[in-house]
Amino acid sequence: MVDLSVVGILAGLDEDALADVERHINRRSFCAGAQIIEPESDSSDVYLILSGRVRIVNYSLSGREITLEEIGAGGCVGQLSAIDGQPRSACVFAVTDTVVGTLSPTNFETVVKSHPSVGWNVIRELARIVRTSTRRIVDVSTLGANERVIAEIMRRAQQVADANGFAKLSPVPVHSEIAGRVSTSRETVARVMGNLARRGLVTKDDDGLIVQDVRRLEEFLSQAIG
Amino acid sequence: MVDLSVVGILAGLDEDALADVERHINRRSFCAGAQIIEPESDSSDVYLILSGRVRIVNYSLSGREITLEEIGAGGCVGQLSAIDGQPRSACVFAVTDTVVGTLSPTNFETVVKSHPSVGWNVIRELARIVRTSTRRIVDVSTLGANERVIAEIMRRAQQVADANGFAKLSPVPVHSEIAGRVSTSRETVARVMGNLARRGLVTKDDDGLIVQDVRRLEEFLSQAIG
DNA sequence: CACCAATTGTGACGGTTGTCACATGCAGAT
DNA sequence: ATCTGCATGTGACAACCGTCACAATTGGTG
Repeated sequence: MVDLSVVGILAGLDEDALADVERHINRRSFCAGAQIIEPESDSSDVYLILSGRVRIVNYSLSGREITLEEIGAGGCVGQLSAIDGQPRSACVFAVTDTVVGTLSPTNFETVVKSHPSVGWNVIRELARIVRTSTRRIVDVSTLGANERVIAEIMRRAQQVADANGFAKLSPVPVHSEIAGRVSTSRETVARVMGNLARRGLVTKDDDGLIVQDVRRLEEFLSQAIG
Repeated sequence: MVDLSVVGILAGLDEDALADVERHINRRSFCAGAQIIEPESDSSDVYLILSGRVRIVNYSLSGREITLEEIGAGGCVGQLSAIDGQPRSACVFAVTDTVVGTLSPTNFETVVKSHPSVGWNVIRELARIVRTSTRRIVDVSTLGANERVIAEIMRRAQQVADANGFAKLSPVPVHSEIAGRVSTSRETVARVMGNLARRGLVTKDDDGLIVQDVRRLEEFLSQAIG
């Protein structure tokens, strides 16, 4: 059984406090693909992700899927409703088999208020979300679809690049998944990726997408914008 | 001299605590139009808005202006940098003459951690921002520019509508300001507004934009989407 | 009143990109 | 090996809308 100490927002709690939180938690398991939160449901529980991986998405009326975030073990989802009591704004589903601990809104509030460090952790987490959200708003308002795809690949590569700018994304990201993340269509992603491959900026081997030199990608992007 | 008690995130503090915060504050005044925060500056102070009104904007390389938020007295800006220490991500300028109180990052953190109610206020404020940001991401990903304009007018009208669905937005919102808020061009806003006026969904009198019946707007929008 | 700045209205045009419609490729299951 | 399902490539086309270029209007000021 996974320990609660993996959870980011609970960092800094001592054993006793963790044990106390543990008493207010219900553990639940979800298979890959299962819905964890459906919108319109009236629960406002917070979900602490103990293992696995979840994706927060939103579907447009036309069926287009917008990925808002993807969160792994140690993260948490569903805070917003617990904080403001408003209805859920998106769906959450398990990408891989996932175990969560659920915490009721009142217990969440109690924990946050009685442990300043937890409160601060929550604040930092929300600040992170705000930052990525506003970056996305700026992206989608100022870049074209093609550039957004390039920027997304670039960001992912930057996170794993070594000193030479070499990066390997494995497994190869699925086009439709990228499309959901940058608000465009699968076809556009396919065309851009083909383009990048033809220019030698990215290559594939059997277990990953290889970016030879992130800096060349950055350069290519900024020149595509200018 | 405006009292600190107007500030939302300080709600719940007693007189002593407020006086304590007051000791760590520097007051500064800005004329309408003045820059309050420029990006790339390395300060990370939090700005408590005591009076006036500010706008948080971001400029694309092509000079397009993206309005992220507009905040009046009682609000605060600049929290993100104070929370995570990262550089500022946007500009803030005064829309009207504005007085702010500045609080250093460390003092901010101290206040937040030593008063659970302040911590919770900050959390609620951040949650609000996250909600509006994700709504905007969804809007910009699923609606066309025309629909976004309609949706923006609709939202503004909903906030002030009476039981009959009658709403008056005064002063008349400036097109370029709406454009900045929904990530489109001024011209597109002009065309949409003209369209709405021709259909009788909105009218102007000399001190405001009148929405006869918000419900007809909602109806028009959802049919424009479908 | 005349002038100037800011705001609004509108036409034309062209690029971007979402959509549809396929073909292809690839992996696991029977 | 064949089938079935998913992921990928790509062409054609049309719609949407951002941009440019002006005209028209408004409102405040000398």
